[in-house]
Formats: sequence, structure tokens, C-alpha cells
Amino acid sequence: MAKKEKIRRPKAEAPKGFRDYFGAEVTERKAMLDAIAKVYHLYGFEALESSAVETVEALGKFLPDVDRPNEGVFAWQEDEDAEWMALRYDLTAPLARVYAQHRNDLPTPYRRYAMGPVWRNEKPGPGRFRQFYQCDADTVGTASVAADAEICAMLADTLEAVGIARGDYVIRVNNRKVLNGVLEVAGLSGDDKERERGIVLRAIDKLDRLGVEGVRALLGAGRKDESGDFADGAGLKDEQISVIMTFVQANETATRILEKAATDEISLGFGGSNQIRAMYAADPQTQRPAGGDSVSSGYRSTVTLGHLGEIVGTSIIGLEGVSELKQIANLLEAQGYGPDRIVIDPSVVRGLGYYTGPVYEAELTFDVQNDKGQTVQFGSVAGGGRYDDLVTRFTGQAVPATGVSIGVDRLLAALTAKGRIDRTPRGPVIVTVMDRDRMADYQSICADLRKAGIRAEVYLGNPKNFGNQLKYADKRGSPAAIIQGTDEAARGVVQVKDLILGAKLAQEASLEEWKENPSQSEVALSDLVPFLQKLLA
RNA sequence: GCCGCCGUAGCUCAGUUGGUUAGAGCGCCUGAUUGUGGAUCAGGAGGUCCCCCGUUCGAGCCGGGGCGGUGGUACCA
Repeated sequence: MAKKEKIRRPKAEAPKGFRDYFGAEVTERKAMLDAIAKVYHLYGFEALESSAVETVEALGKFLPDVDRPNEGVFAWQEDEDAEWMALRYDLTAPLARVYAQHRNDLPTPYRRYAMGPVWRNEKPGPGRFRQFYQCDADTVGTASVAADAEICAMLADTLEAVGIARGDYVIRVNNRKVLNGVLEVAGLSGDDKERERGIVLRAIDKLDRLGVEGVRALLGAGRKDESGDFADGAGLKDEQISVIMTFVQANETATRILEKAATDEISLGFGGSNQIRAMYAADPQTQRPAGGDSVSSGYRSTVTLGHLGEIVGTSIIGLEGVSELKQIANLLEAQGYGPDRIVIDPSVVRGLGYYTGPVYEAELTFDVQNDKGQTVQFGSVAGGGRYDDLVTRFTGQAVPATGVSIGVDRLLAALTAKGRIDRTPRGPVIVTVMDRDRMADYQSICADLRKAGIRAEVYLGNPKNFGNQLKYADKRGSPAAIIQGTDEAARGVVQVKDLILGAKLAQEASLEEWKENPSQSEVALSDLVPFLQKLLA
């Protein structure tokens, strides 16, 4: 019999890896973007908004499979023979295209900032989405390390501008040239060693997670993890592995050198306090420099640079890298950005293949708890570096560039988890509807509030059940409700119900007490605006 | 991609050795109460038990396959 026809309904669900952002989430992010843009602008960078869609060809050769370009990116073809199009996966590749296209009209160096969503077609995870915001600043057209130093300084200013206190973050700087020098010493500089270099790079990047032995395994035969998955190794010889491991353990070695210096000083009858403090100016787990104290961190940087010089030996490129790091440190010091905030850290490599010089990364040094109360490793909130070959793809000419990218969503999540951002929604004042035929009066009250700059609205739902109107106001997080029945209207007054106070009383007081004290005041209509202004203050 | 765990109401989950009509809490809706939020009380709506095949007189439960989710790992321009 009239069995209900099965209607196939669409699932009301955002696609995997995507989500919706409500109210405060949107306004908070906008406030953060504005704060970041203000700093970028102050440093002389120009705004740029480029298209969200690019041709796959322009986006780059970083796609693993030309026949299936939607691996990792959202890409499509209009028809069989048409060009592949894709949503941008970062803001750097589009910048290279924009600069190449408009280079005759743009100043050199070209300094621009850009912000907006980017898309990646990858497996989503907790706190990891397929659409997220980036906020970048880049300088195109100069090879000077002063550009790199400037970006590091600006990154420090930016983090402080969005509410991260000095000491709650550290910016780590390294140089790909140092790593390339090490690879050269290990005999991995040939064009045919591309694959090995990639594995080495990624292995070093995982030091903090896999530990020294894990990295060593990846450099050699490979590594089988607890989940049963096997990762292919680079298959290097023992001598090669030990060269690279010396580099990998550079931070630990720096600690040991400082330790020895301290004991030597003490055995000679000196205090050795600077050496001891420098020894401890690092994360106890990873031995990565942690900033925080200018003198000891500076001392540590000097030791690290000296050690790096020894590792790269006679490699020209390696020595160049060490020298650039020294220059950057000096430039930053001169501007007042000491090693308490920006440190030299050889363990920073960044996974991306396109970096050619200095690379940098910003990390938060305070603990962040997740919803289960566990302390969670937050990783980096911003990163960047020098990429001298990206524009060359278009022009054929060498166009050096350097820049930084801030992961805005991550930064927001960290600040929210830390309680630095107040998430309690603040709703509008609700003008309730007591008499349905007096809507015009209510709208008029509401209009007066709006003219005075008070966020307000008239209840537009079904006014039959008055209780529902207050429930609505409650759900909106409204600070107050305005009530005016026939009685009040005749006397030219309104009832103002303080919902925040009321809710507080409801928790503490008994039912009877609460009913008797409705946290409500009668106010003359003419006094309503000043009354509310005082209440909302 | 690989490995493990999971899939029952909007949410969190029970569900006995395989047995009739699948339950609870929370949430939602209606009413007690068309002039007052919380609480209480009464009532109500809401399910292809992820899908398919098989075993069985009989499957939410057993077997096989698929799909989906999740955690780890790999990749991440």
C-alpha cells in the first residue's frame, strides 16, 4: 500500500577535507589577515590578488604524473583536447607566473604580499584540510641575502603583531647550500643522484619524529615502521651515511662542544657560565636551538656555524652557505633581531625541492593542548626560503626570489587553543515581539539602537510562544532582550532583560529565587540607548 | 598507496549462545505556560542496524566481498 516513495536525497555534507566557517571563525581570521597585511605593507610590500585558477603548465613540473595531473591538485579539462586547469596549491607558483607575465611593467625588485585560500587534493587529517588560507610575502628579483634577512625580521614582527609574545616563538634559519655542500662531500651532487637527494632531504626533515636511528635506516636500506609499512631507503654506502649523519647530528655536536668548553673553563678555574647557559639554550629532546636568551643563543650560533664550516670542508657551495648564514645573522643583529628570536639551526631543511638558498621556519615554543587535554606538537606555523629558479621556467633568465608563507589557519588554531582568542560569540540585542500588531513600534526601537551603533534585531520568528523568543536570544549569545507589551507601551517604557546576568543567576540560585528576580529593569524608552550602552560596556 | 581499528536514531553508544515488534542518554518538536531563558513533568517525531552475496527455519549478531570512517605510515609542489 501507499508505501512511502523512497526519495534519494543529497547528503548535506561538506566534501571530505572541507568545512564551513561560522561567525566568529570568519571575523577572527579576517582580523588576523588584516594584522598580517598591515605589517607586510609597512615593510613596503604591495598587495597582489591573482586568479585562483591557473593552467597546470604554469603551476609547474611538480606533478608526478602528466597524464593524471589531478594527483595532489584539483585539476580538470574543459574537453578532451583542452588545456588542463587547476586550483592553485600555493601562492608562490602563481607569483612566478604573474611576475614573468608582467615583468616589463613591474619594478625590480618586485615586493608583493598575497593572501587567500589554496587547495590541495591530499588525504585530510585532524586539523588538516584540503582548502586553507596562506598569507605570503615575497621579494622577486634580488639575490641579496639582505632580502632573506628582512623577511625573517618581518616574520618576527608579524608573529608579535598577531598576539604571539616575544619568547613564545622562535624563527630557525638554515641554508640549502650548506646541505648541498654536505651532499657534495658525500658524493651525491650528480644529476643522476636526484632520487637519493630527495630521500636524504625528507629523511633529515623527519629527525625529530624518527630519531637518529630512523634517519640512518632511511639513508641506508630503508625502514619498516610499526604499522607494517616499508619505506625505501636511499641505499647509500656507510661512508656516505656517516657524512650525512654528522650533519644531521650537528645540533647535538654543538651541545657537546659547549659542554667541553664549559668543563675546560671550569677546570682552568674560570666560571664557564656562558658556555653552560649556551649548552642549555636548546630543546632538551631534539637539541634544536630554542632562542630565548640573546647572549647564550648567540654563543651557540657561533659554535654551530664553526662546526658547519668543518663539515662542509672544502666544498665551495657549502662554504658559501655558511658565509651567507653568518651574513644573515649579522644583518639581523644590526636591526635588533638577535638570536633570542632568530637562530641558526642546521636541522631546518623544509621538504620542498625548489629551495636554493636560505630557508626559514617559525615555530611556537609554548605547549598547545588538544580537546583531549594532551599536549600536542604543533610544528611550524610559517616557513619559506629562497627559490632562484622558479621564474626562470617562464623567462629563461635567472630571477632570484625569496619569500615566506604563513599558515593562517594553523596560527589561529594555536592561538585559540591557547585561549588567546576569545571565542564567546557576542550576539545582537533582541527586541522581542509581545503584541503582533505593533511590529512597527519594535522596528522603530530597533532602528534607534542601530543608529546609536548598538547591534540589534527584532525577533522575526513565530512570536506565538514568548519563551521561544528568549531561547532564541540565548542561542544567539545576546547580551540583552528588550520587552514591551501593551502595558509598557502605554507608559512609554520597556523592560530590559540582562541575559548574561540572568544565566549566571540561573546557575547559582534556586528556581524560586530565579523566578522572582528576573534580572530585568524597567527603563524609559528615552533612556534606553544610554542604559544599554552602559550595560554593554 | 600500505597496515590496524571501527560502522546501530541528529550526537554518544547498549544490544545476551543467532530468536517475535531494535533500545538508553543527550538533543529536537508539542503541551503543562498565547507576559519571560534554566529546572521539572507529560507526550511526540526520528532507523534501508553501511551495501551486496552466502550460511540458517530465522542474521544487527556468523562467513566472504565491497564501500565508508578513523588512527598510524608514505606522499605533500
